[in-house]
Amino acid sequence: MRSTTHRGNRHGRSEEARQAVLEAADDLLAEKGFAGVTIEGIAARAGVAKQTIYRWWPSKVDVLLEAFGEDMADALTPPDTGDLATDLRTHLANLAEFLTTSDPGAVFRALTGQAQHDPALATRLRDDHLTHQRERDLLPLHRAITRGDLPPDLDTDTALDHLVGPVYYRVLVTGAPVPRPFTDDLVAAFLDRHRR
Amino acid sequence: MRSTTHRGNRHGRSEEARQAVLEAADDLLAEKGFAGVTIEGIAARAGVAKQTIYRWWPSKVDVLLEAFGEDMADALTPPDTGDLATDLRTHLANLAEFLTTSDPGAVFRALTGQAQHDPALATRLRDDHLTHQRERDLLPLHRAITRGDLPPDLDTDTALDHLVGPVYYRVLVTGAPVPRPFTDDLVAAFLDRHRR
Amino acid sequence: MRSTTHRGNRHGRSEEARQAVLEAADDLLAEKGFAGVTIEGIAARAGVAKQTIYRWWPSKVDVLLEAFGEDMADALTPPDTGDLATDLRTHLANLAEFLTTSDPGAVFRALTGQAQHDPALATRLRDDHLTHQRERDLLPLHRAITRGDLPPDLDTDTALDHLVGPVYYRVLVTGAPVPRPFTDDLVAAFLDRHRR
Amino acid sequence: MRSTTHRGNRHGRSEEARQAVLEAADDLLAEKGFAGVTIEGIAARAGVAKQTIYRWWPSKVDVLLEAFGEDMADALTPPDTGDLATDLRTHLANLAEFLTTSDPGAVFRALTGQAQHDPALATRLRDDHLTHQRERDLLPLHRAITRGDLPPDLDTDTALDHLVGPVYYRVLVTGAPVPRPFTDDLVAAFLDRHRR
DNA sequence: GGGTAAGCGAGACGGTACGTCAAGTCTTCTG
DNA sequence: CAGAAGACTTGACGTACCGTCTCGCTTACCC
Repeated sequence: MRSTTHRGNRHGRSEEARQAVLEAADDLLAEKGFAGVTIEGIAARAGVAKQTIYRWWPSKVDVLLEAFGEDMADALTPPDTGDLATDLRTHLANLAEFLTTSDPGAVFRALTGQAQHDPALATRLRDDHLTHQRERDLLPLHRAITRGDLPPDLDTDTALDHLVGPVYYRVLVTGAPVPRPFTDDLVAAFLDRHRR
Repeated sequence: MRSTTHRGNRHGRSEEARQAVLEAADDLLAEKGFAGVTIEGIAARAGVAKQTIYRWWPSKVDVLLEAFGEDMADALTPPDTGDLATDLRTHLANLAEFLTTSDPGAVFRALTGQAQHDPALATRLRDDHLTHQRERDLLPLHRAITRGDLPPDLDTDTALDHLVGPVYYRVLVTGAPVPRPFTDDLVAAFLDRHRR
Repeated sequence: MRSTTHRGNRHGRSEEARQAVLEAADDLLAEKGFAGVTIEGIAARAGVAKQTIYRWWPSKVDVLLEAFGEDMADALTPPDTGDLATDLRTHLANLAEFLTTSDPGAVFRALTGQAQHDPALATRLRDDHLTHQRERDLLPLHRAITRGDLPPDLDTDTALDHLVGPVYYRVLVTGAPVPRPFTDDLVAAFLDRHRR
Repeated sequence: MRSTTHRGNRHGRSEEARQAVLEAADDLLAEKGFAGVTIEGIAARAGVAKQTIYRWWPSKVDVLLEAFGEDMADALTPPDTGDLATDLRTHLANLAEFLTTSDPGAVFRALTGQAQHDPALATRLRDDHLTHQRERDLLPLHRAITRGDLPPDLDTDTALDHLVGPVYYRVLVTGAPVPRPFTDDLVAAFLDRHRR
């Protein structure tokens, strides 16, 4: 940290340094893209020694992974209005918004991209975030089953893939926009097929 | 590419060198992953000078893009049996197979991953390959419309997103397998909703 | 060597190309110094193919050596007034002028510099130019001996080294200017010692 | 410089690395000549990273300049016997020996050669070495003036040029040997003219 | 006067070295 | 003893020229 405030510390790590690193990483990703995030750059911007980063994070993707943090949970917990259609429409719209325009969404895309050539990252990304996100995504479906709005034998995993898959596809592959009518139509297709 | 066979040539480049580079790039990607593909490595393995690579390809992704070549078209042209259900089921199964198990599929995943932090690559990947692939993907739908098996006002682009989106999502995001029942179910959902 | 005027020729080389190469080499030496003279650069500026240069000159120093040409002989043939003192004073002043201010003098300094780490060049520089120059330098002394103005047993080679050595030393080593009083004083020292 | 002994260090550079680089540069110059000295080669032979060289020396001539170091002062401090003739004869013979046969003499010739097409090097070579050498060269003359063996109004700079110029000239230009009679004769000419 | 061979511009090729950048390791000093 | 500082090795980057080569054109000589 800045020269005035650095304290070597015999009792555990510096929270100050940790925060400075995570913010610097986020800023650099936003400013210069994934390739522009380097350990050297993070250290320089955070006013931190490289060794401090290496001591606590195995690689730069770990820093980003931690910087990604709980943002996804904060932004993408589906509502619970009691109405399945409303919950799904809102949630898919939020998902599209998150992925296409938010800062954490940019981090997510960067990490997912890197995960394509980094199996270890892929595993951690899934274990730390995607699994939990899918659990949140499934909540409206399970609540609807409980309410009797959806059949109890519905394969919710597959159904979820049908709902969110096209959104991720547009974001990650075609780069097409994901407007509200598109997400609403996904919900409509789902409800047509499964709602009693 | 050894010393005996190279010929300086007033009329353009050495096809030998070109092939050696593309094969070396493919091999390296398969062996060591995207990060393991370097210009130096390609040059060394292909027995080619670095300058020869820089002369003809602006970056290593361009090499991979060219190595990717027409593989997608070869592997993913949908059949035309006259029966929409059959055509779609076969095509989606082929797509899943291509993306999850083939060598060109691995190249595709690597390039798509890189495209998340490289807008220029994203654009080229779409213009050179994805757009044409989507055109091929749409053929069964258009033929079915012509035959009267699908309504003429069907929004085929959106429909295609619903069909293939979940496949790409599993491959790129969740890493879940994409078995035949999954792809067949996607076709079933589509036909339930749209077939007269 | 512009495109319109090149003529293939069964017997013998193109004088046009030769001239263009020599001029380009001279110009580059003047503009960018010795390190800035490259075969590629000469070829590009002369509008000539690299191969044409390699066909006729073994290396770039050969080009410069030829560009140096007869300039030294033209500039540094001592006068013959019949008076030893006058001849020597004029000649040394001319030598200083040649080495410090003329274009061929710059080429000479460059070649002499290169010769310090290139024994083959050193040999050729001496055989092609310095030996002949020393013969010209010695003419006034031999004429004076013939006239009886200098003792017949004078070691003219050593005497010449005493006369011109300090001039070259200033030019090549100290970089000090070589004004007329300095060269005149060299002549005075020589005449004091040897003239009868 | 081998693995055991290198220490990263907050306070300053590795003396070990410095020595290894300077020795490697000297060796390469002796073995392969000036053109054979490359940063890559120095690094490889010294067992040092290229970056370490670039960190501390702007270019290869700077390495050689430092390698040249104090060798000239060590070898070429004139004696002080109280007898001008003896001092000068010894010193000129030492100078000839240094320039023609010693290793530092070879470095000197290489640097002087390079200085012909590198004004910045020329300046540094003069400021760092030649000026000091000339001061040492002048000592016998000044002592003789103090003793009254030479006239107090003697232009010592010019006199020095007359004394050493022919030696440098033979070494750098003609390549002729510089035997003891030649240097003794230079001293004789000087004493004839100036000694009372 | 048509064939042929040399000289030429052009430029691709395998290479070497350049000088830069970031990675990740190590050591010392400071608080 | 954590953290700042920073020197170190390693290795890829992209550039500039090297010297060699093959090509297709343009002559000028020679039969």
